[in-house]
Amino acid sequence: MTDPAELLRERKVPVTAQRLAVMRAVSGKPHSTADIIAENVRIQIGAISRQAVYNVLGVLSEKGLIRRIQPAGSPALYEDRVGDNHHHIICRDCGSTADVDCATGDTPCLTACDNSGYLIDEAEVIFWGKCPECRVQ
Amino acid sequence: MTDPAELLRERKVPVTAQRLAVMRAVSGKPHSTADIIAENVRIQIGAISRQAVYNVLGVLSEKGLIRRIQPAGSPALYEDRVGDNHHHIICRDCGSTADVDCATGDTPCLTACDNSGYLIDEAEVIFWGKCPECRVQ
DNA sequence: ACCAATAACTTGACAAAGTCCAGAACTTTA
DNA sequence: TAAAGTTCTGGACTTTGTCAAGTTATTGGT
Repeated sequence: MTDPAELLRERKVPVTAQRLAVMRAVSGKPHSTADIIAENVRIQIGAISRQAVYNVLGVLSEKGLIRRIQPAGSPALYEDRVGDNHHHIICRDCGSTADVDCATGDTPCLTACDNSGYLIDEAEVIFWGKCPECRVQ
Repeated sequence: MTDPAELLRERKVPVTAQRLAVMRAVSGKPHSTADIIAENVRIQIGAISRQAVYNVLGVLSEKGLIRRIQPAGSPALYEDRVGDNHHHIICRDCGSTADVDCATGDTPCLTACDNSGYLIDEAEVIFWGKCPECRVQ
């Protein structure tokens, strides 16, 4: 059921070697940049164009198979953990990224009270700080 | 007391025409990009280099005189509302940005419970949705 | 008020991340 | 298996921002 090819077919997305390899790359190393994913894919299938990487990541994000996060001062990162409402902590020093489940529930803190008439569909939360390793030094 | 030149002197930052003009531009039109700020400054004082705009915005951010926000898929935005802990709502369609005060307090929702050993110093919240104008259409 | 020291500004080249476009290769459906 | 329609490739291009060298302006002491 969690077979990548099956997931694509379920969403009527044609199955290609590039798409499968990108999905594996994202699953294998969450919070990767497009560049890192491209390198990983090249190890898997020999070659891929930059454009294809961006195309695939775009399609997968649209279809809800992966999630894109775009922290300040960093290229976009991709992860395969979707469907839950988790957030991220990013180390200011080394850039390492970790998932966070807020203890207050599965849709934590996501209600803007004075919403200025906006219709909110998503709340994005990024915590900034120091990771355990960088705290030591 | 809120005189821009005075604010700079208080922080031992030399007062220059460029800095004053950038401060006025940010105050006059919050949530502006560096580009828009540069245009505004040119109207005020005739000319400014791109580099100077970035330099000034960097210094002012460092000194806490302005705040930089970097939403996904957009260049950095700058605002002069600092010191409080407000968040932002951004329209997915037109990109318009509004401030949000969360009703739960002045440091709302900012405690990550399972922090994975990270030392958190800031929480950044961005709400995504549709602005009143784009909802109509 | 002036002059030196220091810092800021300008200019141009450069870099990273991502997009656009036209043509070749592939996947799917019939 | 073949046609139709995507997808992938490769290269040029855009946007946003940074680096570095030289010139100009601001400040603090005399």
